[in-house]
Amino acid sequence: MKLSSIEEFFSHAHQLYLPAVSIDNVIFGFHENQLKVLLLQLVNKSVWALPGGFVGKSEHIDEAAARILKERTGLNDIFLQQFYTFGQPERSNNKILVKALQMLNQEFDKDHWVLQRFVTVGYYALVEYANVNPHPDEVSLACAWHDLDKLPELLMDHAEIIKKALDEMRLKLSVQPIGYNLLPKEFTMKNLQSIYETILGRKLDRANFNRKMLSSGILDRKEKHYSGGAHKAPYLYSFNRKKYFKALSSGLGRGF
Amino acid sequence: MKLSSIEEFFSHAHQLYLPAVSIDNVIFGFHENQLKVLLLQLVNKSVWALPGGFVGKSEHIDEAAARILKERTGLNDIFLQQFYTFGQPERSNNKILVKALQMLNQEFDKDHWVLQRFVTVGYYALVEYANVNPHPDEVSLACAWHDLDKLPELLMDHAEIIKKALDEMRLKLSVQPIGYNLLPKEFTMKNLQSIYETILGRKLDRANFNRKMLSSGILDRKEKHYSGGAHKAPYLYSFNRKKYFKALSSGLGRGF
DNA sequence: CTATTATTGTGTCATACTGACTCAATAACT
DNA sequence: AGTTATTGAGTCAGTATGACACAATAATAG
Repeated sequence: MKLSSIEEFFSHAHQLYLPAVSIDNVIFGFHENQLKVLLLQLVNKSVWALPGGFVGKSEHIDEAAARILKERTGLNDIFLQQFYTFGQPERSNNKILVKALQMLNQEFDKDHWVLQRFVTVGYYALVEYANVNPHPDEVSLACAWHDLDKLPELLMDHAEIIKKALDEMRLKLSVQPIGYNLLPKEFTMKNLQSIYETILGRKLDRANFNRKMLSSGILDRKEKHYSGGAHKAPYLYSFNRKKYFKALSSGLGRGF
Repeated sequence: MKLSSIEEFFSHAHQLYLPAVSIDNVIFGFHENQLKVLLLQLVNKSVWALPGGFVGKSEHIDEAAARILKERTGLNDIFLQQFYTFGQPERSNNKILVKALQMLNQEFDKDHWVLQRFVTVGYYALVEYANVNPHPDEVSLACAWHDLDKLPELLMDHAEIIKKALDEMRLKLSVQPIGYNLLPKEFTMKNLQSIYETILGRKLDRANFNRKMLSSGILDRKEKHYSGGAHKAPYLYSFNRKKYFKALSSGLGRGF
């Protein structure tokens, strides 16, 4: 059943979705060497929220997260990582949410299904900024990237969820390779280093970064060189798909 | 409200607990250098299950996990680590569970609240074997420790949950200290090494283990020596509470 | 066409950590 | 008093890491 209107969602949600369980996706993207996060603007205007959703009654929570990611960004086959589940009792049914829902539906019931307490499962994803065409869902005003250090006011505990996602991603960075969804097919070592520096929030030594990445074996060096910039032309690299995904599961070296 | 009977539980559970969300605790304990896991025997006899439970409508999921741990083991103030959330759609309402519930309650309804689909949040704990006095709850026949390599038939996806808990615990071992709940106040380096070897499932070099643990700074060496065994008397150590818990949050070295 | 300049690829070196091994000290037992 | 197994400490080669050096080079300026 396709929900084509807000009214239909409000009247049928309890039949289609699991109660008490929700998903929140923290979708990171890059732009101008800054880490961005995708947020939706509530109808109250001043408050933003993570792109989240509910779990179909016969749907795997991982599938629900992927579906929600696709609904918001149009992206498929992205590595979505479950990172934590948030279960404070007071995290739902707050004033801002109630206000937003009332603005969407005049006949909104204060005991409505969506205002019950939800435990939310957090997932994060890293996507290539250029590949994403953010479009808001039916219940939001806008969908836009925000700098991590200039976040707007956020709904409920969403600031905490973003912080935890970032912490977990930094931890995983030492074990898992990163960048597959963030870079074009061919890229320079400097591009890759920028991503690591942005995620980690600190500068890395260029020479040591080179050595480490090359020894990990997940990169293939091309014969071509990058041209266009001034100064010496760097090599171009691509990810070795096979080794990259092997490293995703079995782990890399000891990290940074 | 205290549920004093099975009938009360079946008739009031839906009023007291969140729907669709459950907790499963993987409680590891030591005995004779073997890692054990605490399991409950269903009334069907041949099948065992993790000590799990439900989340009170106004209860934090972490509190629910701690309450369930206490109900099963009598233990307080144990470091409980959330490690993963399991959300396959087919994980609930299986034949074995239905049978068990029917045996407990003749008038059991096939559409009962407890047979809805549940997403379960996994926690693990490490406890001192001797401190635990396992006692089964009202709906189980027995509560007992099982060797990890000789597990009985398990309910639903509980085997997968245990495997994931062990994997995550091994990963965390390189970042977090371990053993606080597993050893008496004073212990020998060999005691501690046994724990690491048991959890990791492989032997470690004695001299190198010594060096690493001492350099981490979380141990205080006592003047006393252990006496009782044959041969040279080893030093006794205790955990430095302050440094231990600091290391729990900020991390140790690079691990094993 | 040549010099300048910033960037890149590679090399070096001191330091720290790891795994494997050695060896003297020692406490209980014979 | 000698035997024996275990402990605490030390050595050493191999490896990874952080900091730095330097020549090669592609675009630009003159």
